Amino acid sequence: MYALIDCNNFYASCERVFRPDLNGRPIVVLSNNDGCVIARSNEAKDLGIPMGAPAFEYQELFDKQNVLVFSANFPLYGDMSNRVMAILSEYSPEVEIYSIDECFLKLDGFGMFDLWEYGLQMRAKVLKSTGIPVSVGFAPTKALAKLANRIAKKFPDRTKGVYNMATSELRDKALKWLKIEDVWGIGRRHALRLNARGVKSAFDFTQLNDEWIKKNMAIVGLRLKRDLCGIRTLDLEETKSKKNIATTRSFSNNIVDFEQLRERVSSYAVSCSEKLRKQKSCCKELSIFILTNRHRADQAQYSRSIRIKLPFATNSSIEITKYAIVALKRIFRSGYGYKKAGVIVGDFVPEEAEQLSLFTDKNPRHSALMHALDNMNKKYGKNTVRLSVQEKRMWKMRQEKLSPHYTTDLNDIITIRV
DNA sequence: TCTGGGGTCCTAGGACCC
DNA sequence: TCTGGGGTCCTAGGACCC
Repeated sequence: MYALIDCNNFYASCERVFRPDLNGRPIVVLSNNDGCVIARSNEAKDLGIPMGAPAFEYQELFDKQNVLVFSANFPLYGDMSNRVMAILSEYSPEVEIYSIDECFLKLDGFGMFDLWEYGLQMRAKVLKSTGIPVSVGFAPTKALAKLANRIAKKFPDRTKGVYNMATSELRDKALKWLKIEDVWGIGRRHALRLNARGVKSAFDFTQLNDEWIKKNMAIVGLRLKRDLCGIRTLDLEETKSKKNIATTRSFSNNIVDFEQLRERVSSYAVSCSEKLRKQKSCCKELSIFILTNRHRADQAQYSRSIRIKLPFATNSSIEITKYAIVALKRIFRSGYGYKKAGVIVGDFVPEEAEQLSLFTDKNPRHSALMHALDNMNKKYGKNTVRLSVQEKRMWKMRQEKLSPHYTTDLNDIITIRV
């Protein structure tokens, strides 16, 4: 069996942990730049605020309904996630942390356990230790565990937040209940195509013939079908080392100017380099992309990306920025208003396994320099020391409703009046 | 006026090689 | 008039996830 444990309305719940006065009130959390809604409390969902809603379109509703709005506070959510995952990892030796708010447990050899009771224990422990409510679903495969979790979340009164899909009768009943567009792995495009073919439920999907699925949804669709039929196909992913690291941002205004775009891209390259050094890796390739505002049909559109191989593995901000600018020059076209850009590094090798190369101009002194730079920025604050090609004044994200970093910054720890 | 960021995997088509 | 087969690498894009 597998379990899927999922934090309810995770970001909204994190905000609530330190603000119990917000219980029962509608809360939304916004993306970077306070752009769109990325998390909602149940009360906010009941007001009809959809996931991904642009904040400016819903401002009026927020005001009228007294919706509490928060800017995304990722240091807080990341820290709370670590706490939740640490607790859940005690419930099975085989764990896959699937996302910031979800994890799979593999429960082979748990046949003697009353899983529903086991789930209730997890739930209670996480709630008591962190203040975060979770839902738990048990089933024979991962795709079905996702479904079981959905049932637990949808019917909290009947399930107490824990559902065990123990028999094939329960499985078929659940598959018939689940709408095709809500199946894990079926996105908007496939849902449309399937609906047009009369496939309305997950059960209908499991009745399709393999050839059609292979042709229209490739191998991914076939795997999903098997998993939904109860045949173990998707297994726990190994504790995955990342294959890519990205820093990408939308700009609040269009950028026309090459120099301005270069400043931004340089900052993103430096940020990727810092992330690389943090996980003690070097990269051997680098991609960058730039694109115009796709929401503006009246403006000329252009989007392009490029990937380049580096002559040696590196995590030096100086080297990575240098190549990012080389790449940018190759895809930049003047005459467009750019809205977004990003740097992605990949093809990693461990820092200590760096290949020494005779014929490249890798500077061996960079690693000491980067070390010093990281230390200064750690001590005196982010971006205290930076490359001259980066922005003169760091461009600030819009974060008008940011909550304190309750658990990751000593200055933000809550005070309790006695 | 304002519309996120960070990931994964898969496939198609062109260039190029032998 | 008729014009191969098999492979790799790269770019771009599609589709999905949270």
